[in-house]
Parts: sequence; structure tokens; C-alpha cells
Amino acid sequence: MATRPTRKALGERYDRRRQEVVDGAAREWARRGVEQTSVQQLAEALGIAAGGIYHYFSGKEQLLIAICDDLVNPLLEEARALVAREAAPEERLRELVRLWVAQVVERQDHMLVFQQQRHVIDRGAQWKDVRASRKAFERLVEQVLEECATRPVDPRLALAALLGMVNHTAQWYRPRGHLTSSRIADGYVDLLLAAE
Amino acid sequence: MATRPTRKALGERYDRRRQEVVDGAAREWARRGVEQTSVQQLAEALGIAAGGIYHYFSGKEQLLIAICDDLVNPLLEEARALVAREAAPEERLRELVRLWVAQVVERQDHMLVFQQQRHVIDRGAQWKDVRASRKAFERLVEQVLEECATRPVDPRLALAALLGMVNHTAQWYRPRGHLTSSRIADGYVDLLLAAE
DNA sequence: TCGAAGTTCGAATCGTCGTTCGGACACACG
DNA sequence: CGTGTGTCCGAACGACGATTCGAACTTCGA
Repeated sequence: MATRPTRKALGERYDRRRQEVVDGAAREWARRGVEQTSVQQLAEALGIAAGGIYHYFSGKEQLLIAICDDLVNPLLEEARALVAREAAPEERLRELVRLWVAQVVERQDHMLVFQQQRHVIDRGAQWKDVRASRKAFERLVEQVLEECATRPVDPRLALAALLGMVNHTAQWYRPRGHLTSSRIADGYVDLLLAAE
Repeated sequence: MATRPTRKALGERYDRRRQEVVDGAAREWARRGVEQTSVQQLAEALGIAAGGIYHYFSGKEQLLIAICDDLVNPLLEEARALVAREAAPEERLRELVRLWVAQVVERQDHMLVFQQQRHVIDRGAQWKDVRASRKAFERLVEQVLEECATRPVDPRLALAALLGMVNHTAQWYRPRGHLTSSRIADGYVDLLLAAE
């Protein structure tokens, strides 16, 4: 495995190629499964040789970590920025869920890999950061939800329900379908909020 | 691999042992992951030798199929029986979701394995039955849901939301927690039903 | 254009793991 | 009891697949 080149032009090339590997791996792994996809197959789908992948990642697991980072970090960052803005609680929840569903839909493959590998993520030490980010995001959702007037159900259950709905979206969403990510998000929020 | 013994006393012994293997495999695989658990490890956890497993199952995948059958078939059967009974739509939905959540909670390990291996289940020909059962169950839920006065969201979205909530329950439910399976189910139903 | 840095190749390596199989033990039942 | 049927053991096999590595090729920057 190599490190990122210092020279400018090459650095950009490196980043681009690396990202291609991450996205391609997410696509293949989401469809065929991580363990069911050999590095050879993955490389073939990417149009490179098997060994080439090790130029960017020191191993299969590092690549998996990169996929998860790519999913969790931007989401957490954008969510934090959103929450920092002023807004009415209900509107804030709506915007947060919209952002969230939009991410799930845009990075559907990443999301499917993430869910598929949950038991791996929940274990090793090298996954600490990913776990922390996920936890932080869920905390954020929890706080936003707590400020809202929700239907009369246990708040912890409402949070669990929301997590379930949104995450599950990756399983059935189809880009060509009749539901946009915003409409999906609004539907979820409508289920949670109390009738006016 | 052997077939079920013909003699009565041995047949019962065989069934019991086989079930132990199924349950043990579900437990180990739910925690450590299917691919991450070697047959050796699994056998060790069961207190038998590796080869012994092949007395009951012709291979790892057959064992996985057995776990899924054990999850999906009883659920579908009970759900069908429930739906056949007379009841008001809303009550019928409530009872169905209770039954469903109860199964998810009782067979939590099976459920986690099922979700972990979704991409496998969605592919091979040997999985046709499992897929059909899952589909039939979801149809059933859909029909029951359609007869209810739900909150004003797209019905297909309501179904997806319900599937997401209930399935996700396996990820966070803890037997020692403060929520019983019935209370969880009722919470989910309350979110879906229109205010009176 | 030259040299250094970066990228890719692909065959060889090395472990791991699923599966097999022949035999040893155990139980049921006449 | 004895015999055949059922259960389980555990070493050995064979395949597969992640990873390595040195050579060949490309690109950058002066």
C-alpha cells in the first residue's frame, strides 16, 4: 500500500482513483455481499488487477472502513450544521430527516454494505470511529426528536421506530420509483408528529 | 449427511439435536457473523466435533436455510391463522403486529442472521421458498393495513415504514429492557393509525 | 528529455476453511 | 445380550482467495 502522493497533480489523481475503488466496492458488495465477492472479482468489475487495489488500501477490511467513513462522516457533519441553525422543533426534525433520507438514497450501496456488516462494525477496535460517529448521529436525532410534540408513544420507541424506517429505506428504494426522497422523509415525519 | 431415523425413539432424539444445532448456529452467527464463524468454531460452541454437523446438514448453506425456514414458516402460518379470524380492521392490524414483534423478539438471533444474509437469500434458486414465504407474509400485512384508516401517508410508504420498524426491532431489543414485545407492537401501530 | 515518483500488473504464496470419510462408540429392540 | 442402525469423532484433503512483491510501465516537474 502507498500513501497519498505529495505532488499536486498526482494527489488529485490518487484521490479520484481511490474514490472510484470505494464506490465500486460499495456497488459490488451491496449486490453480491462482501464475503461472497473476491478481491479478484471486485478488481475485475473495476477494470484493474487484483493487486492494484492494495495500492490504495492495505486490505479488504480497510476498504470496508473507507466505505463506512464515506457514509457516516458526511452525514454527521451535515446534520450538525443543520441542527446548529435556528428553527422550530418540528421544522428542524423535518429537515433533519430529509437530509438523512437523501443520504440513504444517494449512498444506497454504502448503506446496504453498512447494514450487511453491522456485526463486524460492532466488534473490532479499528471500528471505534465509525461506531462513535453513528452513535453521535443517533444522539442528534434523539435530541431533535425530544423537542417535538410527537404522538403519545414512548420517546425511546419513537426514536427506534424512526431509525428503523429510515435505515430500511435502503432496502426498497428504487431511483425510478414514484417516491422522491423528500416525500419519503415527510411521510416518516408525519407518522411521528402529533395531529394538530 | 444422514436422513431422519425411522425408529420412533431415535427420530425424536434426532429432531431435538437438529434443533439444537439450528438454534446454536443462529446464536453464534448472529453475534460473530456467518462468514466470520468457521464450522469448527460453531461446532465447538455446540460442544460437538466439526464433522458432526454434517450428520444433520449437508453443508453450511443448508443450515442457513434451516434457520430461515424456522423463522419464516411459523410466522407465516400463525399470521394466516390470525387473519382468518373475524375482527375489526384496526384490531386485526394490532394483533398481527403483536404476533410479528413477538416472533422477532423470540427468534431474535434467527432474525439477525436473516437480515445479515439478505443478499444471499435474494439470489440463489435454493432460496425460492424462503423468498416466497417472506413475500406472502408481506402481502398479508399489506392487505391488513389497507383496510385500516391510517394517517394520511402513501399506503405503500406506510407498509415500508412498518416493515422497517418491526424488522429493525431485532437490532436493539434486549430481553432485560423495559419494553415488552406487546408494548413495542402497540407503539408501532399507534404511529400508523389515524387519530380518532 | 531525464530521473524520480507513482501506478499497475499478475503470478506465486500461504492460510484458512468447508467438506469428506472410515472407524469407534452408543442406543434401541428383538 | 447381540446386531444392526444411528451418532459422532477428528485427521486429512482440496479449493479458494487474500495478500505479497518485484518488475514494467506512466506521469510529473525541471
